[in-house]
Amino acid sequence: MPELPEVETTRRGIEPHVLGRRVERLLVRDGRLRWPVPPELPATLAGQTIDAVERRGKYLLMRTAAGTVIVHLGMSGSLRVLPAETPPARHDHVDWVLDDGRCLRLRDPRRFGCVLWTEDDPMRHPLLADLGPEPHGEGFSGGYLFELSRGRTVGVKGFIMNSHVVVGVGNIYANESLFRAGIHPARAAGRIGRERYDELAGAIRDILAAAILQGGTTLRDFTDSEGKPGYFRHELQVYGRAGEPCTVCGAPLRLSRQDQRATVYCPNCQH
DNA sequence: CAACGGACCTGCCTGC
DNA sequence: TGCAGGCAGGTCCGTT
Repeated sequence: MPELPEVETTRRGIEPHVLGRRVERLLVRDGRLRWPVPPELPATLAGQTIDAVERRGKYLLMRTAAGTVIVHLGMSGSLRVLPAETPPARHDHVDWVLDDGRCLRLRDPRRFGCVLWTEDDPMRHPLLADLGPEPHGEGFSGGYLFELSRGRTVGVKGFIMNSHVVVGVGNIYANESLFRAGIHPARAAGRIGRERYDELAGAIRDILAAAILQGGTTLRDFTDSEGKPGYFRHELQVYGRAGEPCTVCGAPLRLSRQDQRATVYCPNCQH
């Protein structure tokens, strides 16, 4: 489900409710996520105070004095802050029971997400250590994409969706960014010039920023930490619009599959 | 190394 | 109505 804007929306939503709160206990109803929730985590986390809620790519980091909880929402995960006594629904797998009578609750029907723990610098964790730059960070630019892509034959859509290249760009925003930049999604990454990568980097930054402002994109079931949907869906130019007219030239948008993912583009505007 | 396909899991929608 | 098949916002891992 969530790409960078949805994860950032979640982070901003939970931060004011969990920052400075003590975790009275961690309630794991079903620890069978992508990787098992560490069995010792409830004992380790009990009594710890959440000192920071950060995001790296699509990972959320909750820092305590003892270590850091690493959360990924996978395709279907969401976090909400609720009164601790709220009865759990199906797929509500983990609760962080807080010291103010509320809890942070992870719901993840497909269980592609994870809840992990590290006592070291979380940026050194194997899942985080090799991630590419943040789209809004220092290291990301057209020049960076241009240099890294030399000699690569993979389609540019797969290239920008690779978290080792740049974090946070999932299927929706990859489609949208390529449309904005006028680049055909199947074009080999290594055969795109510097100026077009400047366009693409700018499109990625602008679209992700706009989506964050709108609270993310709700297609089916994404909600923020208070249960509200994101409104960027109304701004989507191509994703989910196959067969409908291009908003620029009116040609019917085309649907294809690339890397087993739905890919929508304008055959007239994107080359 | 880079590229590709499969794997993980559930829910929802379509079509027979 | 039931059921099979395909699809979904992610990404790691094993194989070429």
